[in-house]
Amino acid sequence: MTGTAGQDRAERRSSLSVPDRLLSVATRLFAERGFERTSVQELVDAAGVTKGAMYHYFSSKDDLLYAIYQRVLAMQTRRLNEFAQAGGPVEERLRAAAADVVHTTVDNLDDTVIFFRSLHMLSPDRQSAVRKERRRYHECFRAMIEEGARAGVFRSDVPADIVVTQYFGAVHHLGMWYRPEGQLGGAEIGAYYADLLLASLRP
Amino acid sequence: MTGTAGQDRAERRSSLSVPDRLLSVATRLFAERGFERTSVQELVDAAGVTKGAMYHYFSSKDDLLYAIYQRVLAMQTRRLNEFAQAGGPVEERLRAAAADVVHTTVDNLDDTVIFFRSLHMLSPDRQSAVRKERRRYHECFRAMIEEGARAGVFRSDVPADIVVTQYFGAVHHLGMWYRPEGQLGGAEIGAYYADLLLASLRP
DNA sequence: CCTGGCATACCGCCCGGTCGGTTGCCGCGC
DNA sequence: GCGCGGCAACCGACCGGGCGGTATGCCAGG
Repeated sequence: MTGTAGQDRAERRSSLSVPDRLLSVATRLFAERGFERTSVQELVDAAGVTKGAMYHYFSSKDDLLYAIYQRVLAMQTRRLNEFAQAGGPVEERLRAAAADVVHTTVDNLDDTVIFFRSLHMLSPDRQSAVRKERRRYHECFRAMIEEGARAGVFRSDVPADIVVTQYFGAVHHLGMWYRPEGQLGGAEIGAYYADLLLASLRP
Repeated sequence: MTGTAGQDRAERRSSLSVPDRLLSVATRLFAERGFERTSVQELVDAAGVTKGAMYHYFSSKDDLLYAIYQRVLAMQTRRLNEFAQAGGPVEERLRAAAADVVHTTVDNLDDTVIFFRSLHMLSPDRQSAVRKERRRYHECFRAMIEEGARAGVFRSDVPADIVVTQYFGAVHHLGMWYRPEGQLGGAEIGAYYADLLLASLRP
């Protein structure tokens, strides 16, 4: 019982560890108000800790932002690999992956909003690290489209790069207009988006 | 001869008026470094004027940003109206408008980058004003798609809203990856994008 | 006793914004 | 033609605040 008073404060509103709580709160606030509009003081107040705690785990505000990017990139990469390495015809693999990326984007809207709105707030080297990882992600998608084009199930008169950037542009933009209280859920929108993608690729 | 020194300073690097120079420089800097990372002092230094001059024409930094949005919105609306009110079959009108929006986006990349990255920096009422105007823009596009669906030249099993948001998401995202020094120009990308859009709409 | 895990008090910088002053120009009475 | 008044355009020193970041202390657990 010695730590009760301390735990009342440290664990209020959540059972997560301090760094995880900071990440969680920061994700919400950065998405709501923007990175620059959220002061470190507001952040730690909302997380129920102090600046000292934050700077104990993160070396700077920028470092905290980068941690969010790392978490998002890890999740995206893991997800895509599951779908790309599955079996079945390439058009079904592409459809499943395309629908899933919409679904997970909608399920983690705050992450997506931050990802594309605050990239330029990262230090230049971290910016390029994120872009590089993101590029690998696109390559995986492009490979599926080119595989389908060689197999003759997709058209080949449009560069696969164009198709990929167009599709992911649409996906990233979900954070600008999608609201959970709307009529369509993530699964429905994912199905529509994937269907439009496959339709545009018909030979 | 009394005014010579004054004009040397006032007109250096450009023949534009002071407010126009501020708008032009602000657009470039906000796109390069971001709105919050660009201080008013840097801005006026780059424009060759002083703070006093800026606050004479704009009531705040936010006001300057809003002026940029107004300029962009006016241009977009004017452009789209030209294409929507043209004659010819609906699929050709849609194709022309869809290709043009890509072309003009690429030609004004700085505007686009600011537009989707800094919306949350505007005051709430101005944010909703921009969103409202932008909504009217989307409606115009949606109307063409629904017209084509009624005429039977476009499929009707996907909501027109979904198609519009997907397409404009892709267009907005151009600012994240397009570089003028790349291989493809705005016209080529516009043609590809419009072609993919039309293909995805085939019944 | 010492180290990790915090809290607290504090710092210096620089930001957006202000305000009194100056300059140059234009209309006007004479 | 000329002095005068007035006003828009612009200057730049200055300000209060709040920002990101830090130095130090304290305390429980091993």
